[in-house]
Amino acid sequence: MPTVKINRRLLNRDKLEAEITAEAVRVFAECGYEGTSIATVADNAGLSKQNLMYYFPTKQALYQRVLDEVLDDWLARMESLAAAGQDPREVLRAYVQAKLKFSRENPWASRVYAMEVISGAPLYGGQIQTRVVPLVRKDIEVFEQWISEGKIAPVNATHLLFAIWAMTQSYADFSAQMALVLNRKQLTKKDFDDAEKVIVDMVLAAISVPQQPSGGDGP
Amino acid sequence: MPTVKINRRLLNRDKLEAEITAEAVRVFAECGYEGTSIATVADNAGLSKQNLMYYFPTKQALYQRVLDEVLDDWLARMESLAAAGQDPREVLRAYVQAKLKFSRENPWASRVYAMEVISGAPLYGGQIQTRVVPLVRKDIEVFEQWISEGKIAPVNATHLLFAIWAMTQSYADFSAQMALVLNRKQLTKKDFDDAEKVIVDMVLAAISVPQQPSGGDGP
DNA sequence: GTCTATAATGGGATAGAC
DNA sequence: GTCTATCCCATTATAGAC
Repeated sequence: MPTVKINRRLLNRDKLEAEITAEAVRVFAECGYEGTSIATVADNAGLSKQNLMYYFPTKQALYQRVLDEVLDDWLARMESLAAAGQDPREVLRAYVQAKLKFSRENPWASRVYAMEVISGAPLYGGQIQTRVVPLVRKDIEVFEQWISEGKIAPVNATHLLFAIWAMTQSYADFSAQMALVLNRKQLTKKDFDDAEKVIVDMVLAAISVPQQPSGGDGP
Repeated sequence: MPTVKINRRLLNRDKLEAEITAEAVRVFAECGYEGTSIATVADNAGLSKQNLMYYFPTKQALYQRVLDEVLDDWLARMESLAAAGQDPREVLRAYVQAKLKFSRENPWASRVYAMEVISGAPLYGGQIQTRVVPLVRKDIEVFEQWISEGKIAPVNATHLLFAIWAMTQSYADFSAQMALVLNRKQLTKKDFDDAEKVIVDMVLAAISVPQQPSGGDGP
């Protein structure tokens, strides 16, 4: 049965490519695009450089595949806010939790994406434009819907979302510095739980207060 | 007068080195450490590669000098919180403003530093340990002093500070993505003002609420 | 699909004249 | 301090045998 053979081969190919990209994510995150040599990735994945280039003809192809998988993975876990209808407070709590979970479980993915954006997204700006921006806009619309329904306070939805992203993603991107401050080798589950409490409280406070005045305070 | 000549030469040298590092910050931020060629930096600064290497014998020396200047600049603008004694609300407002100002006026500095940290701070971890961490710890102590005096709500000071950092720094580091969402070429002054309002309100809400419950909500 | 070999390029760094 | 010339190495990518 040639069909079976072909299928098995294809399965093996997929599996091997997955192993390669899994290593590539880590190396790209730690060394940057230019700092990553495909020989290092190949070594970590347990095959020769030339063999890797059979599966990924160029370094850019490997990099873009890595970014694609990072984005796929992230989008798959981040449908929460769009699927609204529930209590905004619970939706936002779940959203923060999901983002923090991603930062904890997939720090390299977050870092590769972050480095690409920090560099100005020279290679991935198009994908961000077509795949990320529409989703963000949809999330912002959810916020504004809540506001118009009087369910949450009239905050600036765009910047609130930016704030949530920044706070949660930083636990992947800047964990090295955080670990130095906290005097440990790496962040623990408890650190993420503490972070979750602080962030959730801040976000809920932001949408709860009817109209927090930006100047002056009470007697 | 040889003394004058020497002084003038030293001044010129300082000025030239400043021009070199000013260009280097931008290139390192856009291309990463490995992605940056000293030839490119030299070109942008208007001198030859070999001439640049007269002032900075190695690429690493140039990079570390860039990071040193970034950190010097940042520390110089960030004494605000430590010099406390005032109303916590005003101190925190000024702190957020100062951090956002730095992000707006010096985005490349922020990005170079961010990329180094994201990569795990392989070359600058020591300096972060000795120069940044003590300052952060001091800021955290200020928070905890406020808490013990009953001036602010009992929040987790460490993670609140992480949150403030993340929110403010992201307007430098992730401005490319934000600009795509906001559909502009780059962030405007108004965007930073909007951001300031949202962030300040969130931070003040976080320290104002006596004890924000992390579950359930009022009637 | 995997291997050996090899092109071809770019970039960090050095030597030495002026 | 600035220039020309050059070395040396790492790395991407290709060619071709098996």
